[in-house]
Order: sequence, then structure tokens, then C-alpha cells
Amino acid sequence: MKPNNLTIYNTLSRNKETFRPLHEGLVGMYVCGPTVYGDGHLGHARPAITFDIVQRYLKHLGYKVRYVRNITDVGHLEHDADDGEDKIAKKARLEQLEPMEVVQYYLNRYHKAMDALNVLPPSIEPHASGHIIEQIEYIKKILDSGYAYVSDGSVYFDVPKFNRDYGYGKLSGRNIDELLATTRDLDGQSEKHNPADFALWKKAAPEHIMHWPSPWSEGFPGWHLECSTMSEKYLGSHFDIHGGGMDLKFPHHDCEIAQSVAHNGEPTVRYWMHNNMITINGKKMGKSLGNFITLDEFFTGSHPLLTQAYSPMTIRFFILQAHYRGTVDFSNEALQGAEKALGRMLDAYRRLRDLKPGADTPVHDIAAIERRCYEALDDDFNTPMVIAALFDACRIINMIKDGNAAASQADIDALRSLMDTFMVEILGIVPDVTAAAEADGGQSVKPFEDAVDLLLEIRAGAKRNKDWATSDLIRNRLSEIGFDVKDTKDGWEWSLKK
RNA sequence: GGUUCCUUGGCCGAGUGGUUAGGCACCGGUCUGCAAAACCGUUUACAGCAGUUCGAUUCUGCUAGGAACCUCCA
Repeated sequence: MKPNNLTIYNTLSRNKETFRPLHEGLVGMYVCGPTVYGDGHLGHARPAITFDIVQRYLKHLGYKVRYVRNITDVGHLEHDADDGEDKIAKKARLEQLEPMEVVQYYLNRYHKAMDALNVLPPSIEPHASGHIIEQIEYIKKILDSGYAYVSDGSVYFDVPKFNRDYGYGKLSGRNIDELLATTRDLDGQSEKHNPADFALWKKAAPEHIMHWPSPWSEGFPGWHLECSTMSEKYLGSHFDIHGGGMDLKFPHHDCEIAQSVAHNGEPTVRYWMHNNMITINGKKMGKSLGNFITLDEFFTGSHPLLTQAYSPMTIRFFILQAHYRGTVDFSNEALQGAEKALGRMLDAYRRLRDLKPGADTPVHDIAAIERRCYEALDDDFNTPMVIAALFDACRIINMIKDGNAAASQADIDALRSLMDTFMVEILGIVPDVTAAAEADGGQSVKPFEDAVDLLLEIRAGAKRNKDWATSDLIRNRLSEIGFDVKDTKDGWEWSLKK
């Protein structure tokens, strides 16, 4: 374990708190994952990347992290909740597919997008549909404790009773009395004792195709239950971090707290973390708003709002340039700025490879930059400050490369270690790789890279002879083919054009 | 209406009661056969009003504008 002073902003206390795990050296973390009934969009990238950083940094500090991120494949009701039809079932019928086939299709695509964004997989990715038995057992315990009731084959959580005993809505700061006063009684909710009560188990309507047997009815679990059930199953009745989007604070997470407390008698989560939303032109992206852009559309540029394609790493870098608790607004101008900034950082990282020492003793205070990186991460994962510090390192790298600054071997080693640790390992920023290069670890492209170097060697010879025609011909032709060629003090460097 | 929160320079985006965030863009310079890159330098800030303070962008109040949640959504 490295000594650390990590602080985390706890949504529940509304304060930054020193992080101390429940069990020495171990961290349990649960994050609300995607509902896989459609393509992953920008909104999915934010929490995935936010908690990817949390996972990576905790691991870097030496913790053994069990990171659970669920897959919601049952239980979320459609907007027109009157017919009680499951979201996934509805989409499935639309496409004439088996529901689980829809789930698998979109889950595969989700994983592919996460890989492209260099989001590490969670330790466990449990499906709600695979934990129906556990959820039924969970409901039984809540019924036993007296905080739920059965009504016409469905089971509802008794919110007023829970509120009297423990207080409901603490996370979102909601006042239950006002909630009750402002919630209208809707048709079809008459089986509830109170409009604020939420379903733990819902009897399936005849046309509902995803349903399971239970002691109360043929039906499906309520939409808050899976997270309480699966987090307890894999992390225990008390665990460290629970994350998700801010939009989930209410009702989802407040309901989770209610369920867990009714089930165990006390809260289960120690640190609640919520990432903020992504907006497009100042408005939240939403399925109902119709302004959402899928990740694939970003990667290919195929959306009317996009003037060009943006690589997965550009998206990741852009998100990390803002703090996770702030909103971030997407615009082409901002994205293009991020793309250039990322290129600058990756260029410097590449130059690190063949940096030559020109001094015997260290001349740069790389340790100070490292300190700034740790302080930033310890301060509730302040990734923008880490990036700012790394850019200072990039400037030093460029100066050494250009011969504008001396450096010792120790300096160069420190810079390499710094960039490898913070840029690559913790921020997860790496060059985008092509599918071909990825397939065999770069073996197949090596000969082509050597061929480009050969051409540039010939060009260097032409330059020595002041044969500018040949020199420019090679550079121009390579440019047409798709390479950027830059001359340096003692040679050249090239890269594929963006 | 209720709850929570935001408003920083051309753009994005940190942060702080008094000291350069960083990136992109722009401008000037150095370097270069040219180009690109790189480096150096300059310029543009803290929504408005009032208060607390020796001093506020940073604390308090009010005003204006905006957002999320309260209903499926990351």
C-alpha cells in the first residue's frame, strides 16, 4: 500500500471525506451500469470513464478492488407504465427478436465501445435477469421486516412507514411530506397504499413477455431492486463506494437506500459518488429529447451535429479535461480543441522514447510534477489538474528533444515513469490503435512502418544533397497517402494523419 | 411549485480571500531550404448589485440567466 490522502466527495454528506476502506487494503465498489436496450451513447461514456479512473487509481494505490457494474436487462418500465410492459420486451417485439437476443446484441456493442474508450472491465458484471431468485429472497426479507406489502400480486415498498422510522430521501434532500402532497394519484396505481410507494415486484400483464414465477405472481422485479440485491451479493451488506449518474440520485438511489435499510437495518454504502451529466448545446442528452449521439456516431462522425469524426481517445480525453462533478457541454469547437491537446500530449509521449541525456546531474524537478498529480487525484479525482501537470512535463520533454534544455538520464527516467504512471496507467490515455494493429499486437504493421522510415532515409539523403525536388516529392506523396512528416533537429518523425 | 446545482478571458475548463492553472484559437518572435512541429513572449477573466474584510473572482445576501432531478434516461 502506498501512503495516500485520498478524499472523495460524498453525495450523502455533501462533503469531501477522507477515504478509508471498510477492510484494510480492499475496496468494494458498485456502479449502476447500462440498460442494454439501445446503442451506447455519450451519456454512457461519462460514468464508465469516471469510475474507470476511480478503479485505476485505487488499484494504483495498492488496493485490491472488486468493481461490480450491473447490466439492467429487466425491470425498467416503459414510459407509458400503464400497460406494465418491460422496456426490453417492447423493443424486442418491435424488432421481432427474442429479448435476450436484444440484450446480448447491445451488450456486445457496449463492450466494444468501452474497449475503444480504454475503459477497463469491471470485476463482475451481473445481469439483473440472472438474479431473480436473489431478488425474490430480498423482497421476502423486506416483507418480514414490515416495510412492504402485497397488493394484487405485486409487492410495494411502504415509503411513509420507512420515512417515519428512518427518513426517506436523504440522498437527494427530498422532503417526503411535500412529495406526498405533490404526487397525484394516478389510475392504475390504486393498488398502492400511497402514491409514493414503489414496486419491489410487479405482476406481469398478459402481453408482458419477460416474467418469472414468484410467491406473489408471475411477474418481474421492481426497477430499484437489482442494485440492492446484487451489490449485497457480491460486496456484502456493507461496502465502500456506490457510484452512478446524478440523475439516479432520486428516485433510484434513495430507493436503494430504503430497500437496504429495510433489509439490513442500517445503510450499506459508505461513500456515494455521482458523476454529472453531459449536455449538447446546453441541454441534457436524452432519449426522449432525441438529441443524443451514439458513441459509434462520434467515432465515425455520422451525425448531423458533428462536423467530423472524433476518436475514442479524443472523447476520453475531453471528458477527463473536466471534473466529473461538473457538467460538460459537447461542441465541435471544444472537441477539436481536445483533439489537438491530446495530439500534443501523445506526441510528447512518443518523443520520450528516444530522448538523449545531455547532463550528468538532474536539472528538472519532475518529482514536483508527480506530487501535483497525486495531490490532484487525492482531491476527489481532479483529472483536469493532472492533465495540466502532465502538459508541464510535455513542455520539458519537447525542450529536451529540441535541445533547448539539458537533461540527465535520471530526468529522462523520471519523465518516462511520470507519463507511464499518470497518463497511461491512471488516466488510461493511450494512442488510438487501428483494428489491424490491435489484432496481432502491431506485428503486421511493423514492415510497413519500416518502409516509411526507408523512404524518409532516402529523403534525408536528398536533403543533404540539397535536392529539394526529391525531398519535397517524397514528403508530398507521403502526405497524400496519409502520413504527417515532420523534420526534427537530427532526423524526422512521422505519424498517421488524424 | 419543490429539491440540488451552475454562471471564469474568442472557445473549453481548473482553482484560490492577496501569488502564472492547463489546452485550443489569435498575434509577435526564434528555429527551418520550405512546410510542419517545437520553444519563447504578448493579449482577452472571474454574470450584475450590495455587504463582510486591510484586501473578494474566492465568503454572505439579493437580482438576472441557465441546468439537472421530482416521470424511462448515465
